[in-house]
Amino acid sequence: MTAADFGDPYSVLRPVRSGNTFEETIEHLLQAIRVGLFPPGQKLPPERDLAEHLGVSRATLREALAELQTAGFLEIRRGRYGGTYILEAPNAAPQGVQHMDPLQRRDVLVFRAVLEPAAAELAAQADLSASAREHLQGCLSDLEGADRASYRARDARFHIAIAELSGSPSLITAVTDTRARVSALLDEIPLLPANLEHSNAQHLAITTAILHGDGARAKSLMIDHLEGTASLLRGFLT
Amino acid sequence: MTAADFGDPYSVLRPVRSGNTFEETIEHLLQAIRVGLFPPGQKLPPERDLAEHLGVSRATLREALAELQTAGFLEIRRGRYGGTYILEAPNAAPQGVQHMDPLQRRDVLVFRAVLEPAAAELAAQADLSASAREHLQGCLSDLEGADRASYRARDARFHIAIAELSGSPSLITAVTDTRARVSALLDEIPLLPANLEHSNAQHLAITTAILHGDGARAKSLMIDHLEGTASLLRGFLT
DNA sequence: ACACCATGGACTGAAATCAGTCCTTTGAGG
DNA sequence: CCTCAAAGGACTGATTTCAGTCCATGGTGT
Repeated sequence: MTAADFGDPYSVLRPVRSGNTFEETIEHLLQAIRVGLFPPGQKLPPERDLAEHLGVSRATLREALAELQTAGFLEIRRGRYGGTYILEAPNAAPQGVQHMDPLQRRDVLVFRAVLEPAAAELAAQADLSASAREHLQGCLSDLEGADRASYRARDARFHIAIAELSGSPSLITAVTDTRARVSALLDEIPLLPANLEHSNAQHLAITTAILHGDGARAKSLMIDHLEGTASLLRGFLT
Repeated sequence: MTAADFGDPYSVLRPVRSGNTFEETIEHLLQAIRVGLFPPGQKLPPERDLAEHLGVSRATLREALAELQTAGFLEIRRGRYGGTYILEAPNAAPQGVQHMDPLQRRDVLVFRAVLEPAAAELAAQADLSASAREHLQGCLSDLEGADRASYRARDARFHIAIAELSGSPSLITAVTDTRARVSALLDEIPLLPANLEHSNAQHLAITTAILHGDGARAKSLMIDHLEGTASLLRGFLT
């Protein structure tokens, strides 16, 4: 354990707001993009819908969108059949990358090691519909066809797809949030072709286990897969 | 799966704000109280501290506190050595108890079955300090000495204590949130002395396993324990 | 008694946020 | 061409939230 005392009331009385609405909206959208939910070329829902779903006024949402456009993530087009289009992630390397501190790193890795194997097991045990199976396989083949630029996002997307099959909204949300944090971590280290191939083999194996309904195997494969990334990270970030 | 399509963008683009600051602040405080973090008789931190930690202005915090006082959860005293004291939870049964819908019920139970066994295992595997051990045992004996009125809160507190030993802030937060939801569920069914005794035996066994560093056992005991509550709930709520 | 001071109580003006309304753009279809 | 409709763009006034400041209360310790 760290500095925090046990029973520290402030671990529950954490911030109600992590910034102003405007900033949180940006973060939210950025997470959705980084995590591969909106592939480049696709467009976001209309502002009015989006604002409603985000629980934010359209004015505030528009400020956030304008900022993201300036930063090069979006292109906004007017007129009928216009909309907010997602662009290729600006290669502009994470500028102010504030290296995540070691405690947070540990937290992310531990937490995802809790969530993702469980998600894989649940997914395998679930009674999957045809569309569910297709969705998973679709995410897998997208990932296999990815280049360096698109790999991280599609990888995240694939892992989230597994959580989606679990059928627990809370789990989906938790996996998504954690994946966004993992991606931030991964951006600090290089993407090696060897690791990439190995990962893809694991992705395939996990998918197969899930589609065969083999929960135990899906879980243990996922544990191995995560351990691979974790040790990679430990190696590069010391 | 349910209505939500796979890859539904709105599962990530969820509300940035779940209400106004004032309401969220009330919810936050109420959760901390219900979950046993602030036992009756104790007082909350000074308003100025609390406001800062919650990331909310003191004005807004005070509105929330005033509301909670009106509702009978708090008593606010002025002067030196004054403060905001927690009262016995108003027996005022959950008034507008909006029975949780079946999908949410399933979600809560699934999610906590993911989190809590993992937390127990991590706790057992961790290198526990003396104060950590004391903390866990303290929560356990508080729980054993609980009466009907205080049982739920102390039960929650005990389960959260286990998560605290895991050393992962994200896991602590997730367990806490989920526990608050479980408590809401449990408030819909009666508290039977027989179940209560059985639960206490399980709590003791789990604690023992954790303190002995037996992760596998702690985990499997926790799974059994949760399954007990889950089937109880399934029985009463049909 | 008295001074102290940590704590809650109250007020003010600025800033953020919202809901509602109306304007502008632009591709599709007739 | 012209019209329509679905999208973004812009404005307004009300409401919420904030940071900062000063006041009031009432145990403690001299």
